Amino acid sequence: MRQCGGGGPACAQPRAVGTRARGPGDKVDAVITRLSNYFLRTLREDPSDAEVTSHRLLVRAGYIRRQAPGVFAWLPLGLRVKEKIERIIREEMNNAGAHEVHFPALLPREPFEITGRWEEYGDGLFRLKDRKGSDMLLAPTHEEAFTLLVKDLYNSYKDLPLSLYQIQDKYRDEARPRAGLLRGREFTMKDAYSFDYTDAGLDKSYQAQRDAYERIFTRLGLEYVIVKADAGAMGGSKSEEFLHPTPIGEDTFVRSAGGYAANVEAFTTLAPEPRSFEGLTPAEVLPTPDTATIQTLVDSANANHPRPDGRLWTAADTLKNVVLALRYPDGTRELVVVGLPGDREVDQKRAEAAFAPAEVEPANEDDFKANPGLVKGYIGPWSAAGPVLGADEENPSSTGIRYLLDPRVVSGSGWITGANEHGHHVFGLVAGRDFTADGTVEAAEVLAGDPAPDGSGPVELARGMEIGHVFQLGRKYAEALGLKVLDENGKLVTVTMGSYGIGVTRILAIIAELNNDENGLIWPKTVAPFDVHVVATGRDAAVFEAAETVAAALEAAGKDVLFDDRPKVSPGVKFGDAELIGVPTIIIAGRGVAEGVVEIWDRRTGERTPVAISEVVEALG
RNA sequence: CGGGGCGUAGCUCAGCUUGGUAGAGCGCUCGGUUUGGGACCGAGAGGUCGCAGGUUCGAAUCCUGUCGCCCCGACCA
Repeated sequence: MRQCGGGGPACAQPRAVGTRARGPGDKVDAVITRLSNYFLRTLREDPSDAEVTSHRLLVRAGYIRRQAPGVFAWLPLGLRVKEKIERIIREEMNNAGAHEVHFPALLPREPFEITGRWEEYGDGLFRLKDRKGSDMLLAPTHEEAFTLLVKDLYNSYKDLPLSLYQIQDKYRDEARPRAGLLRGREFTMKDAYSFDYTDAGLDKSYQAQRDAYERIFTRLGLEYVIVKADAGAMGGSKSEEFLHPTPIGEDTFVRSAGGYAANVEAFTTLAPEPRSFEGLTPAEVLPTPDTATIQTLVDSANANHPRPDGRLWTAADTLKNVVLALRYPDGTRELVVVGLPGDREVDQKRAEAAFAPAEVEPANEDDFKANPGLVKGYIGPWSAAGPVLGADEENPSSTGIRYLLDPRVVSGSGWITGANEHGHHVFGLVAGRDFTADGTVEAAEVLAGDPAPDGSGPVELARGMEIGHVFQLGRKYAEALGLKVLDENGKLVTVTMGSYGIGVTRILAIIAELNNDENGLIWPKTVAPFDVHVVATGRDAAVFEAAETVAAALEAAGKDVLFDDRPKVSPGVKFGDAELIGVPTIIIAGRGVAEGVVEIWDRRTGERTPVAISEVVEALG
């Protein structure tokens, strides 16, 4: 930690605990939480609008209530779990040397205008006007706000490095919110930002956050995979996502046994070596009627134009040329043609990552009408009359459309591809000899078994849910907003930044998703709303007194206790509610009380153990 | 944005085809019985049937429009 001498803003200390005055675990007094007057209503039936398990159970057990699509109110039980998760995050952020702050969700347009995000965010941004007609927004993240805050207060390299964080609600107007808390329009996020004046410093800050994330997810008991992420769109240099592997995840990632892991958008193709043209036969145009699809082309080729070596043609021997339309943020539209092996489709997400910030859509009928040189179903870079796509200065192509190749289409590789003549393909067309391209592009889908780019073996595909993201932003925001400091030599240098996010409410939902059975939730001890749920059964006053004694003793021993003291509620209802709510340890006071005994019920295993009342505190450690 | 489904009591739903004074279970209130797995009896409170037009003597029900919600896809940290 830096020296803190003569006061000033640099000396703000991270707080040991959170900003909230009180949370679970803080022993301000020993008032027992009684279910008889707790704000809770459990539902006997599943809510009809909840599909996924976490959503269903969190609503049914009285943790959250829906307010609008993707927007939820937090009830006392839900708040307690949320605060437990936040506490773990706060502890690790503070350990990593980050200082907690808190920004408003409501922000002015101007800084977002300057960084370009007012436009780039598109419909995903919640925009509103104040009474004077000024544009405001509900922040989707806070890069601009943090950058400007630091610019306001700091101007020397001596103030750096600096890491700030907040735990705060974010707003994104999702096209389709779904799955309860898993994809909401309002969600709680821990977002942190680091400020350095050297690249080495950024690396260090980034690593500190990354390490903290590993500790956080480990403490939360969440399995995670750190994958390379696509950094291009945000203009940054390095980016990794923490994905929780789960079939319901919305991200597809790849990993190899040798340790490579990447989001599919960030996967890079291991290209084969270029080959010599020597010994290759000249290209030949052959009739291939009615072969507008790859499969019909392969069948036709095998039937009518078999390979000289006896092997059958496959889709991988064909070069498929896909016409895409790129739509740029400024409204311009450009056609490109992507050439890729015929056994692969264009992956739209990968294409968009490659062509960012443009959006990608398939070419439409009008595009083909405007470019008669592209013969639908028979598109190729070459024609008898000269290049159609991807020529050089000496040999301009007839269409002038940008032509980009999959990295597998290396120089010296031969292909069957469209001859730009209806009903005809050209066989043995060799890249580098017979046609050229304007470059390569990572737009083809990734298939299981593809080699990892680092040579660590074939990859498998898996689904994951993003729970954290660490990102070296570099100087993009500092540059745009003018965040500079004086360095050791008295020169103004632009600050380099990182941003680091964790989805708090999404994590809560994933934990719920992972920890339940047919009767309800089963919280891990680290995040459970209470440590112990004491149930008094029956109507015998002695039982209620004994239960209260146990509850008070546990409170005094530092446990968070929920006491089901509801009178005139049958044991079946109380047991059902206890299971639904999911506190990991339940204590049942009932007929054993006469012998001085209660039962400790493990929610997860279902095991019930009789324990003397006097030994309950000790038994629970 | 495309496809599908649904809007009736706090919750889950029936009634709509074939128009005739708005229902059930659960929950809630009161009284009583019951109390180790969502017990029961009796008495209650609670709904302009999403909204707006139209047809009709009469509309939850038929017609038109509209709004909203959920699911799948597209999209998306």
